[in-house]
Amino acid sequence: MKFEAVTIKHIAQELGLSTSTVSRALRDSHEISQGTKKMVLDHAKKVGFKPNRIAQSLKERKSLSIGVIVCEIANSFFSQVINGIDSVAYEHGYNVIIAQSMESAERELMNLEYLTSSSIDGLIISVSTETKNFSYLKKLHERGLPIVFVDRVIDEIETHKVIADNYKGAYKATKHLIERGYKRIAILSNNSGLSISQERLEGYKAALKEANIPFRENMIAYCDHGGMLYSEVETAMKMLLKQRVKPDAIFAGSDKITTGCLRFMKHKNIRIPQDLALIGFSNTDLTELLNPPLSVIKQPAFEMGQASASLLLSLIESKRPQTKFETRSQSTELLIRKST
Amino acid sequence: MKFEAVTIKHIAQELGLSTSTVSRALRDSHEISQGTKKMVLDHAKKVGFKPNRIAQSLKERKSLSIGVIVCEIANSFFSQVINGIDSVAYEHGYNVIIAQSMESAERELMNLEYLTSSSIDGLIISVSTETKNFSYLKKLHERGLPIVFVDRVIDEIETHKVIADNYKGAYKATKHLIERGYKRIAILSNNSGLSISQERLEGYKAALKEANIPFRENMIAYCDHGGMLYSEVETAMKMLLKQRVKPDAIFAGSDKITTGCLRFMKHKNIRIPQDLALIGFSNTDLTELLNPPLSVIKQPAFEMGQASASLLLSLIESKRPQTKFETRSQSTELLIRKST
DNA sequence: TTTATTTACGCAATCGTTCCCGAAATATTC
DNA sequence: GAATATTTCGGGAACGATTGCGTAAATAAA
Repeated sequence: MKFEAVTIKHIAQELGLSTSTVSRALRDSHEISQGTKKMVLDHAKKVGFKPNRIAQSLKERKSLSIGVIVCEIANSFFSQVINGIDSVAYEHGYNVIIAQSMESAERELMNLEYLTSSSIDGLIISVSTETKNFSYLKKLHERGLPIVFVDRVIDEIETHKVIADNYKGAYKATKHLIERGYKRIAILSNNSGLSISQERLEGYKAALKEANIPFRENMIAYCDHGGMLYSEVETAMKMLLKQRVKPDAIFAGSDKITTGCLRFMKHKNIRIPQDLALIGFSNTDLTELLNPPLSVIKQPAFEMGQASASLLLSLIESKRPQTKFETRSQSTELLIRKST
Repeated sequence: MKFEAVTIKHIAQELGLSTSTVSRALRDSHEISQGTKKMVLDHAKKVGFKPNRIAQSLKERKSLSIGVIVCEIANSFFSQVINGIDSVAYEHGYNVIIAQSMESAERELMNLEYLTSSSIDGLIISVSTETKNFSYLKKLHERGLPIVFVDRVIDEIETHKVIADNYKGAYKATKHLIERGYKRIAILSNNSGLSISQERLEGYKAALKEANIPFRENMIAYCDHGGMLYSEVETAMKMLLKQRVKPDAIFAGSDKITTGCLRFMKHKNIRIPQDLALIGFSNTDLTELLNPPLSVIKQPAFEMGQASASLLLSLIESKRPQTKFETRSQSTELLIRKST
């Protein structure tokens, strides 16, 4: 099935001009007379000429499209981030090509190879929980591919980064729990290798320290796939609850972990917050409708997407190689409801 | 910023061959000797050669990318659909370019123009609630652009369509309400122009008729933007509740309407299901964690995405223009919980 | 040994645009 | 009126990969 498009060559032929003249007229070059310009423009509109972006891309050596790799589209946080990316990309005439790693380093690598072979002009990535080896990413970056990290960043690669203020968010959440009188606050963290996990853990520790509550190693459990599998939340929770000193509050480190945790507690008929309080990072807009309405730390996902896209575009469109990079940290919002 | 890629020309030069030989060797042509093939392949691997997809696209006159237009990415149903599309597209080496209409016909048209000018090979679209005029879409289709409709279809355009069994889903939900003893079942529908709304309304009516319950016009209210704005759910609900014979159950016609409705009932302290029962189409995985756990009709969103992508690819890759089109109707799932 | 056939490769055109040159045609200057 | 400058346009070479066609050399058949 094809779909014959009208090209510059057709216009040139029908108007008795050369392709170069038509091209220049369409691009409003100063070296074309007003009369010819008008003639070309009118004719182009009449026949519905649309420049072939592929040919333009080949000629200009850029594809006007950016790649996005996230762990999962169907995750409220990331779908909001994508929404933000989309909004600024479209404004600038860029396509957004999305790929999902599903928290697998292998799939992430495949996506990376795939996207780069699709000639993307730049990449926005939130690395998978499994990603330990980022040499391929680093090589791409060194070869000149503009990259912006969002949410889950890699320190070893120097480029723009957009994150939520994870430290402060975790700090605020933990402090809130402490203020509510909880003493044995457990943290259900995402994969320990992730930047966000480390930052959130630090915020958690800082709040504890400030309240003179000792940090206990047995009050921390990890969900290596960010709660993508319910089973990992389940085993982590079981582990936490079989301690001799049981936690009286849970601080969950990601969207899926938070809801997974809630799911677990419902299954086990654990009363919230009487038996166990729950707060966590989450971006679903359903939290106030849950049972109980969940206290959460909400990240400015849409804005983070916008920020990463505009940073990426500035990287792509800058003439000279950039050396000054910024890390944009956007503040989180603590929403206190009934679960704490 | 650029990013120098190694081309066939480089390989040819370094190996003292012509570009045609290299190209043929890479494509495993029979007219290249084993020795040369091996030499080229080895060298290509060594220098990390990746064919330039843009050049290939220009030559082959296809972009290996498909466009997707949905109302909103950050909607659980559509994000799952996209997930499904993504999974089969990637398997076949196609890029997926996503655009959001935000339920605006104007934005939908812009996206349409944008995507077609990006030379997509095909389109998967779920039309916006506002879309009344689909002449542009029709023109594209007539000019040969392969199109597949998903979820929200347009009868006037003959092509493959993938839908959920909306009639049966609505029928099952309504019947379930009737069996539970509800008599005055209201329907909170999506925009009346949408195919899904009409199908669901029919299913609702059929169940009523079967139970000899008369259909009343005042038991139906519309949310013209599918519940994207909470305010429209609010006014629709208020309208329903100020009838002299108030409804005792609500059947909601979309994801956002369902949760919007729940939100409204919570705000108004309406007890569910004692004062008013609630069931609706929804695809969030949080429904069982809501208060109360929501009875829902769930659509096979991921599978619908997969089906539409494979139908589209068959359209794209078929040599001759297709004339036989199918409408795939996938069955919904009724999940009964506490809200009914 | 001569002719026919195969094998293995290069040349050049092509996809649709853009842009560097050069060259008429017209305008300006002395 | 000759020399120079300006305006306006066409020719043609890219961009990177693919492919029809042509043709040496190598092999097979006569």
